[in-house]
Amino acid sequence: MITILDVAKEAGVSAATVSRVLNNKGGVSRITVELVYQAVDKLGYEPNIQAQSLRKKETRTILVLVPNISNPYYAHILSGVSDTTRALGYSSFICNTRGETEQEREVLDLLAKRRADGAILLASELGSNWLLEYAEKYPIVQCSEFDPNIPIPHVSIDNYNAAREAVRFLIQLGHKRIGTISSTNNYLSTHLRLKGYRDELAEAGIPVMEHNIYYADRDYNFKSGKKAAKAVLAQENRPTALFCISDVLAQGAIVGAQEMGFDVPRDLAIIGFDDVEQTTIYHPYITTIAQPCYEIGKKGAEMLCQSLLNQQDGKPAQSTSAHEVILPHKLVVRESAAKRINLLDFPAY
Amino acid sequence: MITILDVAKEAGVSAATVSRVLNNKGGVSRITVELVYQAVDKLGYEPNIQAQSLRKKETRTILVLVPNISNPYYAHILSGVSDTTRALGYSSFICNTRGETEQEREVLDLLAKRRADGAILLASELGSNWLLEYAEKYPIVQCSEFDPNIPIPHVSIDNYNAAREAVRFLIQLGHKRIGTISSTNNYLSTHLRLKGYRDELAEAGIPVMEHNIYYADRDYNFKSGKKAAKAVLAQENRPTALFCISDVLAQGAIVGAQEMGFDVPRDLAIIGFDDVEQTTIYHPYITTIAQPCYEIGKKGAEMLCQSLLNQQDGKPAQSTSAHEVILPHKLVVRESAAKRINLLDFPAY
DNA sequence: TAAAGCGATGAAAACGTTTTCTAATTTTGT
DNA sequence: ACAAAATTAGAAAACGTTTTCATCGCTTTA
Repeated sequence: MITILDVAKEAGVSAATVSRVLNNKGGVSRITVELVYQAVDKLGYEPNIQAQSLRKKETRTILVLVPNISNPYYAHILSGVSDTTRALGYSSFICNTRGETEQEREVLDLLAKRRADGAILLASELGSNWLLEYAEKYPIVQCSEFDPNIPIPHVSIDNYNAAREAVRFLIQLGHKRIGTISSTNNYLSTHLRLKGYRDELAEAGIPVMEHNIYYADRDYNFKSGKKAAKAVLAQENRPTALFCISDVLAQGAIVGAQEMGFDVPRDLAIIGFDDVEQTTIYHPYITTIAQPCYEIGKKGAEMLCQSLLNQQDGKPAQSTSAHEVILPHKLVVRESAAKRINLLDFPAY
Repeated sequence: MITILDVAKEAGVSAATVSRVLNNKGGVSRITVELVYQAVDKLGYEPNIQAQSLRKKETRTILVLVPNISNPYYAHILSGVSDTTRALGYSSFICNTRGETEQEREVLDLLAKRRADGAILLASELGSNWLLEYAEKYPIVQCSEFDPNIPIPHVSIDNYNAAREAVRFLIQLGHKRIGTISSTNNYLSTHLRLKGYRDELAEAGIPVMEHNIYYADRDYNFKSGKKAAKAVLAQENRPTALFCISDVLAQGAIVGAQEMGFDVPRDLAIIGFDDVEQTTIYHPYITTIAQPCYEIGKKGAEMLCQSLLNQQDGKPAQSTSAHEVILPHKLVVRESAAKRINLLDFPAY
């Protein structure tokens, strides 16, 4: 292995000078700089990052914890994160934690072990107070999911109002019996979307029917949506519209409804959430609330790197000062729920 | 920060002894071991990984280069890789390279900078001889894609025979005019699948019609498949079956065919490749060649870690000895191409 | 003309481990 | 009871950097 001493010897200078040149510290004469670069090129020297980190007390690496790397929603956020950290001079160490607290802790312990300078968490359930232990000591940012009772900086969307908008849209379409497919998971977003659903109905003077609320498994998938729709639609007073808390659930619900002989959106309007792939494959294309995934990741990375840079400059860390960023969502109307359906088609009206 | 010296002082021993205890080196009395552990617990000591790596000259980390983390095919291989490295005591540093050579090199340079001990590449195009530069110096394993002319250990499936099987199945179904949707990308798998298609037709005495071969863009998607199907089916002597080199292309082809008024599989049989999600959402469920993605990743990780462990024990590195592992694929017959279609329905017969 | 200032450089310390070498003590064998 | 061997543990070197401090030779200033 070529070390800085080999380079120093080749260039006829000291290691200190080589280091100064390579780190653009200045205070080195033009001619020496040239000599050093020549030696570096000639020997093909690459600095040892371990040694650098050890001495500089920083790794320029951040941890990214993602519960499920195969989920395209997370994958998009991940893209935003890794592009941005790269641009800011940091590497991102992506860790697939499967949502298991044990693995999450194990990864976060890498902060204490000094393998990384900070961490971005892509999802953590409500009530994970243990996170604070880490956030108090190290810079941490949460993307998309967070716990409002735990003061950790985060970036997300306004899930509550997004849900209200979605439901409002269904109401404006003329629907009165509106169901929802939620989940038993413990994410804040899930709770807020359900609350938004309830509140919007209430405000419109429509009573909330508990039998129109279906709770899919924690780790729901396409099949969960299908099952949910079949359960909800089999009821006497079946809903004419369904607000699903994710696109996969919506996709499943559409297929489930179709298999029962319903036409979407004529017999049943369906609206999803996320707008991440697979919404425009088969007709009806899915009407949904679009989240700015890439930007969520980007913003999160910016916040974290900013805080690291400040800390480095000796400024206050303010890691736990609960900085909150809310990015705009957007209702995108496609086919699974859209205007101009003729409600007279429904015998109930 | 708590260092090993703090622990040593607390336990009333030397740093060397603490190190010995923590690394299970033996040669330390029962009582001292106990003292050390107590001190570690009391102070909450976590060893500094940078310092360890620097001294031990190993990082216990491997690089994983993936061109597109959002692609579920890669995501599954990734799962296999990261589960396995974890089990073997290594961390995996996942890097999204977007398939850009420049980024790939930048990441692989981390090997020279000693941030990682080896690398797994999930895809690299044919003719990337520059890779050998790295493979000669560091342990590298390729998963799924590789270049047969470059002696780097790899794990893959038998793409050639898998393609032949797929086409043979279509022939057995009675099809004579069989097209394929390939791609202009430069992956070995793409070439082999096309060659398998040609050879199987030839062996069956069916002339290969060049106008029945469609080349989708390098980074094809669902829409490419749709476009491809529409182009191929618009021809005079349209094929009655289509072999697609991936499931997304097959999915697109199905929708394209349907939009043109064809029924799949009655009017057109379609077979895909990979069997990774989205093959069983809408009917017709997609008939495809299933790849053991998770196992590919697992095997690749095992090979790499094994080679690292050997190297560590001073055994020959044999990094470039072109170890090759071929895992079994499987034809899974679903609906988009299946027996018992009545060929008399086709006016051409 | 001496003092001060400045630019360029090197020696050495520091970062936090692991490992080698050596020494002290205990155990074992005869 | 004594030499040899084994066990336990510490001091110090090593890993490859960066950074502090000191030095040296110049130029500038009064």
